Amino acid sequence: MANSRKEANHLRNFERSLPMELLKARESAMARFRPMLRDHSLTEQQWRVIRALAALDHIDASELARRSFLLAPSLTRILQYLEAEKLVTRSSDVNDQRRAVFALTTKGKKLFARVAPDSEALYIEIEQEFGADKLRSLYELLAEFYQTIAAEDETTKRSATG
Amino acid sequence: MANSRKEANHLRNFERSLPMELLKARESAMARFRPMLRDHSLTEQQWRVIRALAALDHIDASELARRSFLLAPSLTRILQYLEAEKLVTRSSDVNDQRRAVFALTTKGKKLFARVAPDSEALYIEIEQEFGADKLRSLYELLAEFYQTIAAEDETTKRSATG
DNA sequence: TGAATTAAGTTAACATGTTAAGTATACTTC
DNA sequence: GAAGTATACTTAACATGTTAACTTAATTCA
Repeated sequence: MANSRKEANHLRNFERSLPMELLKARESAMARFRPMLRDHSLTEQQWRVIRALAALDHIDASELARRSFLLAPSLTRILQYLEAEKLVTRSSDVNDQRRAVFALTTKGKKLFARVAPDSEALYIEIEQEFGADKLRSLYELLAEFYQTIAAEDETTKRSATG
Repeated sequence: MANSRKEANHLRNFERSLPMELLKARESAMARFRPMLRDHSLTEQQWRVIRALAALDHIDASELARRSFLLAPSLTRILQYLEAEKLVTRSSDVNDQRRAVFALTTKGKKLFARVAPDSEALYIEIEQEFGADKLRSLYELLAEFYQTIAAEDETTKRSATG
């Protein structure tokens, strides 16, 4: 009896996986942001890159990948597009010819200045609807989660060091 | 002074957007699941479809899309692949010829039976590392979040009704 | 210093995400 | 009961995700 009850729990968790719950939460937020970004002819990922560039002025691709949380192949394609649109310029690091360094053009900065307020407005809307306190709790739990899980993953991969 | 302090806060939130934090958390979990799924030659999304089919036996595409949280075009392609691999069969609803109904084949059920324990093992691992209590809190916050945000979105789109 | 190794990006190939348009079937309403 | 509308997919087109292979530049070390 206790056994069948346990198994029922098992199946419940099984159909509602954590990755999917995280995805649903993310999608409910993105459903707000996407139409706004679309009005500016930007994808979510293009906007993440522009936002990172707006914050740092000059960044190499590796740092850009970390800050925009994009894999290298995606970033390569996005930067090629942004270059073609003259939103971004590319140069190469004098001290390390392997590194590509990027910066926003004037056009890119203007675009950022137009999009940023719209983005902020939606952000504040969400904060008000969900509650600032809960939002902070969520941020904290998420940070704790990926610090724990990603870090443990590292440990698993290499075996712990002292 | 107070003004510049507020703006600093503003920018901090701006670079660490909620969608990206949700994505990071999700990725830290998926980094565990993906290699396991790869060993079974499955993508995350294919596994979500198979899992939904294992739970319900016969499902039409619409219900499958809801349960696997996939958009229709993605689901169409995935089902075509799963059919080609003979993991899934397609039939059409007698009462509504528009509807396509799917079910796991014996091969599909066997695959599910092989993958499920591996998936569960990883799930339990994560639960132990992060803590069952925190995990429950996270689930609750996520559910509250998307219920609030997705529901409000609906309201925004159509304007509230009595 | 020169071969081996590592690091930074890019390219390739295939799967999925996203929006819009298309097709066939069911439903509604006059 | 035929025109108009809505529903359930499917297709198309382009962007991104994911893994692996490739290219070039830096680093290591025998």
